Amino acid sequence: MPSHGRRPSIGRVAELAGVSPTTVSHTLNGRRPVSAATRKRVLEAIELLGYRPNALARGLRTSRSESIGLIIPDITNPFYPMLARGLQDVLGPAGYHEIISNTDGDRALERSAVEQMIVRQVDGIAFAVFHTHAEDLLPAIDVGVPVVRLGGRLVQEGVDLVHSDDEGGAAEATRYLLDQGYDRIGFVCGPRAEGPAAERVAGYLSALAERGVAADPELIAHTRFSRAGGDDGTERLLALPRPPRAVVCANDVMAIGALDAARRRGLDVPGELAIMGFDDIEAATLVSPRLTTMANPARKIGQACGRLLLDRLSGALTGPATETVVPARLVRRQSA
Amino acid sequence: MPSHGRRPSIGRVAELAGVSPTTVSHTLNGRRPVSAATRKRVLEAIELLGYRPNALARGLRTSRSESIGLIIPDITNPFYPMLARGLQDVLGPAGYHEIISNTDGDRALERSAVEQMIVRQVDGIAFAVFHTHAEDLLPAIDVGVPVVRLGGRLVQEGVDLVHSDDEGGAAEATRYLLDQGYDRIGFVCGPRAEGPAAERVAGYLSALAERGVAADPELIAHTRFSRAGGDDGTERLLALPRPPRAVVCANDVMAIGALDAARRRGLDVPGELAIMGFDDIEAATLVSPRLTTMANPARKIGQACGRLLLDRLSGALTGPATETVVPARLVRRQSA
DNA sequence: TTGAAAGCGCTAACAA
DNA sequence: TTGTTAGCGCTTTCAA
Repeated sequence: MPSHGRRPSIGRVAELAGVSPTTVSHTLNGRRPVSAATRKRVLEAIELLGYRPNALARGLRTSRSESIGLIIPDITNPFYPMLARGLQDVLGPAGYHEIISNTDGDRALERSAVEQMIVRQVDGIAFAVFHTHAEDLLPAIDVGVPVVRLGGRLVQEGVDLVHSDDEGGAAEATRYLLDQGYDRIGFVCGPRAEGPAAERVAGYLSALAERGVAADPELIAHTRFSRAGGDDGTERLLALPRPPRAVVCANDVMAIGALDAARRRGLDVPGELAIMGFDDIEAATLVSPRLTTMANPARKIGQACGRLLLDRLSGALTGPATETVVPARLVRRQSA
Repeated sequence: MPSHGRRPSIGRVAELAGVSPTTVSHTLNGRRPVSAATRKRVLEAIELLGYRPNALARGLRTSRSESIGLIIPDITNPFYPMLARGLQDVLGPAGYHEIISNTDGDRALERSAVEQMIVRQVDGIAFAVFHTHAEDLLPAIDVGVPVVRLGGRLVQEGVDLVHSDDEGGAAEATRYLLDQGYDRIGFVCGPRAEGPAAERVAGYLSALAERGVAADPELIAHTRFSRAGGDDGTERLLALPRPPRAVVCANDVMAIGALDAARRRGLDVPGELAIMGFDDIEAATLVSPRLTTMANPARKIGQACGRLLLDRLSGALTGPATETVVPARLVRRQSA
């Protein structure tokens, strides 16, 4: 084990092994042949000194940092850790590390996060914020850093897009209910159908249309994106003269609220009211009955993003921005 | 907006502003006075060129990367995002970024993560893995990188320790039940009381002792750390000739299992059986009745870790390793 | 199969 | 108040 003082440099290794720094460099990253004898001496010297390369120096020289920036609202929201993991699934083995920046959805923070990533010379950026204006990404594009936007629907020049199939997923959920003979199906939606929720209503509507079931506007309850909101919205639907016997909710948290409403009314789920959620959060398996839901493929989205970034970095993918849609998956449990 | 080609360097800014690179450097990080007129010219040049400093070059020169490494088992486990956020709460404003490495608890991965962090020249490491051997951190200590271990109880030379007060928290939970008149209180524990669970049983026992209540070994159910485990353990307790009327569980997931057991037996919670959890996971508010539990202060732990790191880095703190215990907080809800 | 030399972009003595 | 110079540790021509 090495002593103290400054960490040993490639030069000291070279010295000890009696070769040039060039040779040490090459035995380390094999860009040119090194004789077995030399390699052995170098490796021994490395071992002896406890030498480790300096990624900063290497990055400065090669102008690649082998790190990618992940800009998200809040790592505390369970969707994002999954995303991060997916990214790491593909980027990790390729030698990249992730630098994560939380913005709390604050526009100023988002912009400064992009700046920071450029300063830190990241090789790519994964940007997972819904409500940003396209121009916030311009600095990165300008500098030539590949950017992938996660979620949202904003198509932007120079920015690849990856998102889940919210519309298709909601359609599938609705079809699943339709297939079981329900014909009056409610939808518990957010205040104004913003973001993914808009797509999800669209999917609900299209599934209905596709099966020739008339959509009844009364059956769409606008409410808050929360457990209490899901409760209220469901309550309102249930109070209708001709209440639905099945509801699909814009997300799992609202579906858990729907469960509350059913319980309060003494309704058996799914016997008297079938409930479907969306996202498949951890709590979906923790409530009773367990939630039947559409899994929001966060990890898969992260993986797709990683692959995209890798392809851009290697030059395997060039040309205009692409759009990747990752399907949501039906998870049958007990509530529907 | 700048054109293309290589990103502008400090030299190009200097050129354009008609000053030396040194002056540009100093107007940027204010280590020495710069005349107002000069500063203005420099700033204009920066603006004009769209100049951004290169963190790699700076880091190489100063041998500080302004980043810290966070090594955890799995960012997908909700405890760790909270930790990460807490770290960022204090490190972010100080200009540090986090590099996160997931190890899945794999020893080889943990070791290589430490190596990677050193290679990337992180200024500090937060290491949140229970079952590692002390020697895995030696490379970092050897190189002089401050390391803080999160969780666990392993006191190690050169490694500051921050963990939650599992023992005190469990004692408080038990006391809370005792105060409500329960005298036969069960404890639903893990297989062999390993990790934090060991401390939690100890807290349970000490609260009992403190109040002069005899501990009945029958009332400690050893089972798996899972929802099903919590269900089984509680079931076993309930099947006793003199069953407890209150149980504290080693964690919330198990407490949710205890809820299952109560529901199956038609027991009112908390009327006929009071249930306490530990951790305050998100799902604790999602089940019915909502879980009364001890909040595991992940974010506070992260913050404490950040402060420690900052103090070590600034030299405000020197000397032997410290131990910081962060108290758990009682969260009264419905289940007890 | 190997080396010498230059330079990535920055900061910090030292000097003026 | 400002500039000159050297060098952080590495990779990469170019040359042998």
